[in-house]
Amino acid sequence: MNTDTTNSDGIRTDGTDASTPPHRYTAAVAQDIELRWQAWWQEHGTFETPNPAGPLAEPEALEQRGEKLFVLDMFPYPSGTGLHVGHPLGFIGTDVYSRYQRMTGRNVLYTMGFDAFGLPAEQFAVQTGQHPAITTDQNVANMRRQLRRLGLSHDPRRSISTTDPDYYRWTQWIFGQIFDSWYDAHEQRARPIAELVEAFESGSRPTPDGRAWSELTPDEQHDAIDGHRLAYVSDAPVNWCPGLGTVVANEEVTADGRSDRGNFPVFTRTMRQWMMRITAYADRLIDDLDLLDWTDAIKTMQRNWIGRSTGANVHFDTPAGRLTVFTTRPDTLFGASFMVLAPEHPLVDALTTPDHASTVADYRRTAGAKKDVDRQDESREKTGVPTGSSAVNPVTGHEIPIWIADYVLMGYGTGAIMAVPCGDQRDFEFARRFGLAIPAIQRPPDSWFERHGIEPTLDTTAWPEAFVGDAPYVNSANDSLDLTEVTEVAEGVRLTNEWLEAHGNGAATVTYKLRDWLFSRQRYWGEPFPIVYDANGRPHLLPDEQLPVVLPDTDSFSPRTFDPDDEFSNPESPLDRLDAWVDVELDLGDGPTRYRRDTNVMPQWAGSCWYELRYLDPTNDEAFVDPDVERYWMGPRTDVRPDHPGGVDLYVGGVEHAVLHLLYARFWHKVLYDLGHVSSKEPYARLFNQGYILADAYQDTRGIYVDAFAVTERDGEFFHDGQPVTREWGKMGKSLKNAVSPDEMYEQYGADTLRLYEMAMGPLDASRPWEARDVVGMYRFLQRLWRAVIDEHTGAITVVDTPADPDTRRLLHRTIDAVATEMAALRFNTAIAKLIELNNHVTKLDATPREVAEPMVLMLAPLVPHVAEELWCRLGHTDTVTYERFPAADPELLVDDTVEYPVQVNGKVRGRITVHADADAATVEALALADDKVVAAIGGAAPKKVIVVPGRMVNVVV
RNA sequence: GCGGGCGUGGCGGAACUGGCAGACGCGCGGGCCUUAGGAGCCCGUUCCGGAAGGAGUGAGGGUUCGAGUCCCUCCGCCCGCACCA
Repeated sequence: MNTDTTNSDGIRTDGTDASTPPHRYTAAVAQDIELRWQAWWQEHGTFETPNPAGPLAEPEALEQRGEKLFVLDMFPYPSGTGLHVGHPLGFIGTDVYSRYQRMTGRNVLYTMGFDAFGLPAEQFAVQTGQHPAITTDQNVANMRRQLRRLGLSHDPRRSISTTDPDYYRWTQWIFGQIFDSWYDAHEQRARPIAELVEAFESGSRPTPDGRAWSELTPDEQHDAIDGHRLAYVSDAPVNWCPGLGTVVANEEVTADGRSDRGNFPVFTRTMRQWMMRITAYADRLIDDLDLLDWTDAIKTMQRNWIGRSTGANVHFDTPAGRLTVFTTRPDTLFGASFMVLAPEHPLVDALTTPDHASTVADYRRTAGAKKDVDRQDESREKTGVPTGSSAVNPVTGHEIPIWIADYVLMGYGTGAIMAVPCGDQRDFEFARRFGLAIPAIQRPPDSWFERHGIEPTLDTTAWPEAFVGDAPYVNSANDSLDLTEVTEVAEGVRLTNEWLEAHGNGAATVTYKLRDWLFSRQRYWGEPFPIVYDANGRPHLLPDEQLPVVLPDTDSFSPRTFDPDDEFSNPESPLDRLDAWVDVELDLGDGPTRYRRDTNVMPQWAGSCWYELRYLDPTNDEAFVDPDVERYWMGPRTDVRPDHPGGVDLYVGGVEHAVLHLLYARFWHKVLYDLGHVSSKEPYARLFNQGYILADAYQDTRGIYVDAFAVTERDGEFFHDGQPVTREWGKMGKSLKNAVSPDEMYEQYGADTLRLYEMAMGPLDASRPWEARDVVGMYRFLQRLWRAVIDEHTGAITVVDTPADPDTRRLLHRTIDAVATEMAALRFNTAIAKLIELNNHVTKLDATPREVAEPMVLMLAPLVPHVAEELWCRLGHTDTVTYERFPAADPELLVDDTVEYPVQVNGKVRGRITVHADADAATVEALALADDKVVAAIGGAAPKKVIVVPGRMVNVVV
């Protein structure tokens, strides 16, 4: 390691010079301390955490630790460019928290592994010809080194990588568990496929076509089972991305119809792909959010993504047969004056009359050519054409025309709607545009008319918009259903639903926006599926003893990519080309048979769906996790809350995973729970979203980012290379050319200063700008701390064994009290402020009493572990601070003998009085009214009222 | 448009259930130490004012003895969703 802190001009870069005292806390000293302690921790296995069972079981060690605590960072991707100072913000936060909790006696599980499959390594491999496994191993090694240099207190034995066959063996095993399960809608849980077969055999569950199970051919049985699996192959509309050469999940498509990686166009195509039946869990994924300690923002995003709507399916008779629509407002059925189908709806052809055939065909062609991007231009007017057919409104018996229009989406509900123009703004606009009838079925309240400046009327030609809300129904009665007396939507819905069910015209139902999860990718660098296909193309799961299916070696890693706009290209997976690997002869119970391997790989999300479970028991080769180990670390904490779901105690990461990773991981966890493999219902009991570190980024006139560190400012304008550039605010990163490397910080200040700065600059959940010049404040603080304990000239310890004076002692205990509270609440910025105050006070003393120095070092240990270890050691201790008890405040010292009360007159502070702490309100009031300044402010008037807030203040009202 | 969040010094940010606004850090000003200061230390620093004093938490209104904090209206910024029937 290079410890020379001079640059090529011989100028020191660490702020020291020849006159710097030899034992000052400088960057060089910090580096020496940090590297020494990092080596010591590793040598002594300081952060190794005992398990109750399995390969890492250490019952005696466990006995000595207190309650368990599982602290987790979101799984990082080992990027080839290494870390910048923005990355470790959350990592430092979890490290400080973990270290603090260890000092309160908790048995803390804290480690970090790597989500190492994925596109960047593969793309790098394609460019360089180097195998992604090599690149990935290098990147992982580099990142481990960088994390160690930060002083993170990870248990190194538990660090895993998704690309390790010993890991993905279990990813494949879990896939097999999901494949081998079906969702019992009645019991609301996943069950093994074997139990489905039993139910079919016994007849307790009817087969798809009603015949006896024994009458079905083996192929028919196979198909019946496959149709129920939680992981299934399906010909379904998927998002095909020619630019990436693969299909992607709905969650990976941005609002403007492009891939979130690479920003290529995405086309909807029907293809044969693996799907995960996440929709079966839609209700539980929504309902169990209530059990989680997550922010409302994230919960709301998940609820919106799942998009549960309750309403009814309603059947309409048409010339092409029954047409079913979904509506959230069945109560408005009397107002349905036309119907609209999505242009892609399968009944469109059958419903189109010859005289409308050409306009319908034209419209469908235009709508089809329009990508989702164009379809959602906000201001655009509604378009559509009539099919020429009509349907019968089941409550009115009226014939209503059927249109097609692209404001109705095939992907939601049934792809068809009943249009109620008086009660739905979109239908209202459409009806107005095309002159369709708008019958009124509710009488809006007078206030509604008043707001729109019109007289109350049921003549909707006078209405400026649709009315949505509770109001009495009108024109809403037939022989068997009458809503006339009803005034609330909920009641109208209830009565209509009853009627629909009684008359066979529909039923109450629930619809979700959530679609099943597209799970296959035509890529190389991912987990192979543990699946082979027989001669009939039916999938078979490989038995556990054949796992892992190791990713075959090749030097051709690239999927075939296409012109990003070539919608009609077809995916070609890299594994397809490996004939020798693809064709296998196996005995899966029916004698040796030839099979074809599945040539897809799993999406990157697969490995991160269960990694926290592997941290618990990373070396177990009998099970993905020992059940006792899982129960210990993640079991429900019913002692904390009766409905506690279990899971990780604290999960820290960015908001960008709000719907992707967090939804997928919850789904997998629930499947494992249903199958009895884990005791926790949810993977992450508490989620904390850390902010980002932002930095100025600069673009030149071409919109290209320029090196942010070469930009100069003149009169509020910014220049790069003499050319004007514009400043913007962005996340720190390589692409914005504004990344600051932690190595620069180590060289100038050391890792402890960097840690302290990142924690002090603001609350952990807030994004904040990186200000390189501010870092020095925390460096100075550590220098003052050092100087309070050690003589800068001799290196000798200067603490004295004489007792602290009462003021200092009181301040110490107040600080202990505050710091403990703030650390437990993840408010490290305010904890640091309190510690600086204490240290600033100590600095002014003639000598630092050991009585203060030791607790101060202990309190700082979670934040700046290296300098704390060093000082702790120099103070005469022989073991690590890691498991020392965090100081406890003496409650007696938290209360002062006397209290200073500000005295307000009419709400303004006019004087101050000092009163004995146990003085009663009358005494305080008397003293306040006697104060000279207060007397002057009152000016002789008689006080109307005197408010005394005990321990706080006095307010005199005149 | 809908949903969520946020507006406090020159800057990052403090302020527990309504109770002394601006903790702590940066920067800035002054001083010390120095051949030197881009190191370190000490003092000061919301604004106006010489001071006494006054004003002040995006704007306006309200509740209260008392509002950064609670309520209403508006303005601005950020995030998510986006014709979801």
